[in-house]
Amino acid sequence: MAEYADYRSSAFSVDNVIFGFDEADLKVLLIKRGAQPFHGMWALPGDLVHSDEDLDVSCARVLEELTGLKNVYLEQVATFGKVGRHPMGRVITIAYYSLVKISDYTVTPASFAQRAKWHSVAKIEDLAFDHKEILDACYAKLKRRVRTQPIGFELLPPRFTLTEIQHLYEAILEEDIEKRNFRKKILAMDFVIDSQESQEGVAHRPARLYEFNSVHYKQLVAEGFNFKL
Amino acid sequence: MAEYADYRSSAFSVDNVIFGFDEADLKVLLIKRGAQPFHGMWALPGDLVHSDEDLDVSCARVLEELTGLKNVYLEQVATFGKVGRHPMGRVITIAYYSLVKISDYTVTPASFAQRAKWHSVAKIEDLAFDHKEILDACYAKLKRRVRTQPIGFELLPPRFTLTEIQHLYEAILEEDIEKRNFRKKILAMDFVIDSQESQEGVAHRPARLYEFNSVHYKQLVAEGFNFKL
DNA sequence: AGCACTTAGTGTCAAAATCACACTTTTTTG
DNA sequence: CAAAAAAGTGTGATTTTGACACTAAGTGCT
Repeated sequence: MAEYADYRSSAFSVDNVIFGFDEADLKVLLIKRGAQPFHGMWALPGDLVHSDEDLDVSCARVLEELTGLKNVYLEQVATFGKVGRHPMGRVITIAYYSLVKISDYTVTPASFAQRAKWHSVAKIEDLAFDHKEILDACYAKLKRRVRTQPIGFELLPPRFTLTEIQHLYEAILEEDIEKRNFRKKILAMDFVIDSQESQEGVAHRPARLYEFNSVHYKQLVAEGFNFKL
Repeated sequence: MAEYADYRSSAFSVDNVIFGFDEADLKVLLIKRGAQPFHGMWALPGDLVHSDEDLDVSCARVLEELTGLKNVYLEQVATFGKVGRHPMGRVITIAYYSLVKISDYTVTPASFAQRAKWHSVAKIEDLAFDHKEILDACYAKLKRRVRTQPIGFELLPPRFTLTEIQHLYEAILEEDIEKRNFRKKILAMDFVIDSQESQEGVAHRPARLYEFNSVHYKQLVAEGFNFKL
């Protein structure tokens, strides 16, 4: 390893853009920094990667320590490595986003989790380090992904109405979608199963509840399909 | 930096998948390794990132040292960081691909450039380290990109015929394209300008030569358009 | 000069996907 | 039982895609 000696004063971290959806808005889980630099500012949850740890494992660990959640949808987006991006030295960071069902989330006992809070993506102005740039990149990737792969279901409870999916897509894409055409497309893809049950306790015609058809989904992914919303 | 002490026995590198097109095949520029590990095997050109160097600068440097080319289309694809991926220690690598006009390439005097050679992408079987996996990821991304952004022009000479673009797309996508429909689409996008000149010295009807309309392209990219081949 | 050959480039039409909008249905609430 | 509210459906005009046959413009051979 002698040839690597010059490069040892560097480190790498992961940062995780954790998306959630609360029936109206697309949210991101941020942590208020308790130390310098950027003390008091909101930042993405992240950590240095342990030397014996794969990158995605590291990212899943950050997520689990913060939220207690395991087996969450996780996707690497990009690596940010500008020389001056970290005031304490050369630190490059590998950015991931993950999709969680916000209803599953409860504050864990970990001390830093007390400082975590969901923020509406649309309203976030600036963040510590280059985290706003990282958030923007992850959000852009999510927007693209959601049009070509049915990952939106990761953000919804196990049962949902078609209107709920539509609102989710509208929140992510920041545009209105025509109801009739949206329903035709969603149903035509066969990713949802009619649960044969309906909503209860709503002051209007109750909507049919659907479930995500993960068997059919996995089969199609394996064949290399095209979702195209 | 005290808190980072444990993580210093690690390094990061860039690896560059350099694509070129030679009027029939999609190619990649590989280097035959002259040292252990993987001595004698083909590998992607890459290097450790200097401590005062941005990631994309590092990648452009690797490319220039090898080919002499500057201002080349470059895109970050993903970061590979499995614990055991490098036999000499923990090295994560940021993978990029770049697109070069193969006719511009001439072997540079740099010693390692003597060991470089273009290989048909379709025929590559295995490479040093996890480079085959990296190549596959970059090629997959190129395939996706080429359908949504007119980056194919980066691989062609300044003037080209419509048939040449079609062959390029067929090589990248590994599928036949119907001539009539391809032409309608390409022309409808307005990314090419009719140069008013034609091929010469071919034993058949000479084809019209076109040029890439980079002004119109940049304008549309700025507006956030959709190419969709 | 004329005909065969080769690739460039065009016309056209059926089928499928997209889009827009109005309509009907089922429930609760007052 | 009527009004409100959201669920859910029918339909047709428009656009896009896809397939295929055709015409055009050169070279080269006889």
